[in-house]
Amino acid sequence: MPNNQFKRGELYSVINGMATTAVARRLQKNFRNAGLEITIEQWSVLYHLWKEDGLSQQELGNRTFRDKASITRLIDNIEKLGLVERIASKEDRRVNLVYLTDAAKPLQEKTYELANQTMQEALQGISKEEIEIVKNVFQRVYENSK
Amino acid sequence: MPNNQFKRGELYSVINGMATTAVARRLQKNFRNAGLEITIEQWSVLYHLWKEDGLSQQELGNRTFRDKASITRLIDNIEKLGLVERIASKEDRRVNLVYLTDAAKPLQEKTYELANQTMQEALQGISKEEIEIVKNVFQRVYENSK
DNA sequence: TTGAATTAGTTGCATAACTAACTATATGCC
DNA sequence: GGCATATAGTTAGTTATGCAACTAATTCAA
Repeated sequence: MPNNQFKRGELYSVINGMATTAVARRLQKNFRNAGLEITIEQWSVLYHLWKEDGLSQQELGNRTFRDKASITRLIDNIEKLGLVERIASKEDRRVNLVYLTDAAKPLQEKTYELANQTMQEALQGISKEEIEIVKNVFQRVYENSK
Repeated sequence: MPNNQFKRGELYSVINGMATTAVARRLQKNFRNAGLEITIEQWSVLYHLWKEDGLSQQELGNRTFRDKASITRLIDNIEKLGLVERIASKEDRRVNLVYLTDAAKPLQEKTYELANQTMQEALQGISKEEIEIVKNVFQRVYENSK
């Protein structure tokens, strides 16, 4: 049994999402404690729209690493909350452009603060150099695996 | 808007699971292509049982970073596939011990091979030192966030 | 210019996640 | 011993994920 071959990787905890889900859960909890009704998945979409409003569903899928079916339903739910609306593109009628509503704007600062604080706690005691390495490794792992 | 404070972290892609889900999806695809019917979530449970059979659901939850409700249903599904069985503990009748069946044994070598190969591809061009740093950072992020 | 191939989005189906409320068993303290 | 508390597991309800099959709009090529 090639059990020992696993040793090198031992990134199996990565597959299981150990650290990443711990941070995500913590952030979700902080949202809830602050009375925010959104999920982190919904927030991850809003985050990209705050940076650039009016993205297509396709583009949102690319930026959040989700397939188009997942985006469709995620937008459905965010739309139900009244935070975004779909507007059909004039140039290409297949495309839905997703726009933030006025109701979404007040959320930005509050969620940024919570996310920032959560990340600072998560990254306590970790140097900039280490973070750079992790980011860089992740980028390469992603490229190797997609 | 404290947008710039985000720069330091930029581990937001981590929250979104970019690299980790890419590896997981790839492994899932490799399982499917090899005719294996199990999901990676199910595999992550079997992986721990192959290392140590007869764990309680509680312990499986700890080792795979899942809550007890998730483990309950995951074991339900693995049990339906005939790969494990629950046996009530004699010492503590609240506890279910989870045991691999004979049907699970042939899967071990095949899935280890696929997982090994998938990880090697994912980690191509990444040094042992970098992997050590990532593992170490993850452990600390996890401790900071749990 | 029309018919084939591509692209954006939706829907059906199955699995999985978390929270909260619940049952049953164990423990611990008076 | 007996009651309060804690622990292991299950269930209900909601959200999210991926794949595959589908529709509608667009592009490309003969």
